[in-house]
Amino acid sequence: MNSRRASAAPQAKSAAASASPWRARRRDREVKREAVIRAAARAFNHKGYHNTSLDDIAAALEVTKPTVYYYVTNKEHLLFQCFLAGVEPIRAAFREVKDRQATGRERLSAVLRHYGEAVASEFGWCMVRAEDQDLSPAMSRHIKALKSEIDQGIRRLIREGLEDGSIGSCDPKMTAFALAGALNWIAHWYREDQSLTPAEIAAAFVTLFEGGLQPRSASQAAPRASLRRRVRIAR
Amino acid sequence: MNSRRASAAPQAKSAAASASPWRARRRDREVKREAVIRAAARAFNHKGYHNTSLDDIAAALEVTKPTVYYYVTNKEHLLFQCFLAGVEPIRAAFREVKDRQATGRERLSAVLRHYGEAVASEFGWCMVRAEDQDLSPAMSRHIKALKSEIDQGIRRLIREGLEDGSIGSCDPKMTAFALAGALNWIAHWYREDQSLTPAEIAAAFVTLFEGGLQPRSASQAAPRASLRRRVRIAR
DNA sequence: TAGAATATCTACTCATGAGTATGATCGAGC
DNA sequence: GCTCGATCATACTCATGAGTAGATATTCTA
Repeated sequence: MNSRRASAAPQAKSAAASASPWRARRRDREVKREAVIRAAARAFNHKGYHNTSLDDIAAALEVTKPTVYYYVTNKEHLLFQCFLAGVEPIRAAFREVKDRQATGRERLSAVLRHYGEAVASEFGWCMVRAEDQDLSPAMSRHIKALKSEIDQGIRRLIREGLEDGSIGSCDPKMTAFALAGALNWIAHWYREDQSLTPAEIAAAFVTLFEGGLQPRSASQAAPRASLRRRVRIAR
Repeated sequence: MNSRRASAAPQAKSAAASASPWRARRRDREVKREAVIRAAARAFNHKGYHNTSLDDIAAALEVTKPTVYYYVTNKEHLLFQCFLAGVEPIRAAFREVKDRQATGRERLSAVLRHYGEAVASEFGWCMVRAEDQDLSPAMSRHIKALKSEIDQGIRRLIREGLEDGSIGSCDPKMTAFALAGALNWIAHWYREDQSLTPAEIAAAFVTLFEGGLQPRSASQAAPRASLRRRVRIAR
């Protein structure tokens, strides 16, 4: 009860003190604000949004609730910030591939790799699970818009792949749903099973998306008869 | 305020009254219990578990909260029942394909089709989103066990497909995660976008899983150069 | 038709958690 | 040393919602 504020924030006010103390203060504040967001993300990851109280978050930072409120306006705002932190890398991925000279499929795969890594990141859960039901109409609209932007971006890359022949015939909408869904779902199991790095997972997924389950070429149409066991006379 | 209990349950006590009234009562009770579960599922679908109060559920049934508690023990039990109702068709799908003489991939695809339809069903959301964090340790264990059973079932079918040559080289674990994830995610968007039936969605997904994005055969390695636009001199 | 189940309601308790009013403290500049 | 603004804590308010106690209605049985 008396060991509080042991390490609320690194408080690294070392070098670069040349600027006005005002500036330093402001930076300090920003650093702490981000620490609050990050702590919230971790707590949401661990216990879920609704099972996390602001007291929990405060406790994790070794401060009290009013201190948290000093940096963020309310709980849903906190979730919203986590969401933004989560989607930003994905939007960056889209921007990045825009300038790339490659087929639609290649650019799509690049985006999906970043997407997968983002979902497995610290903010992945919040991004994937930020629900309109938990947010005010205004924020809900904002989040929906961002989600839609990403969805449309994926569909566009798919269409471009269809046009340049790098992607085989498919429905862009359903395909986008399937790809994004598989990646989003990573947030559900990655906490428990961290046997692979986010990059490895993303790579494995993209490989599957590209090639599908069917064996390429060769033995495709003729499964080795010797292994066709399981004939079971059950009925 | 005085029009309550308009239609709490069909109350079909018509024929088959031959049995003892005891039996009739019991059936009645069971019917109503299922109506409660169903109402809960609908409410959870619509507003999410945490944003749904038992008063909401009661109101939807045009009864009061104690009446709901007369049929179920508590809120988490309600979620658990919804979960069970959601997974049962999937377990049935596994049982069904067990007796089927087909390649691993064919059996896997059959299961995935049922899986997709189950996720798009009334209980899909509850099944997919029942979180351990919201449940007591005992129920959490139970749900985890069922989820694991399904996961292992998918992996097994994948391994069998690998063995009989109907599935190309892949990591069963990651592949199972990707497939299940894509399908689970249907629950997130199906409420808003019902332009396709669950069966159509499942079919589209399975087609994608099987074939992948790359075009089969033919023009695969050589995208039509004429369409390779987008050379953009941005950097 | 009395009485026993069965089914439902009214009117609570109680805990939790979001958000706040108010005051203490601390560091910087004068 | 004093003041002022930034920061943080104590100690609340207040609404919501899970779950219950006990009364009441309804239906079946004897």
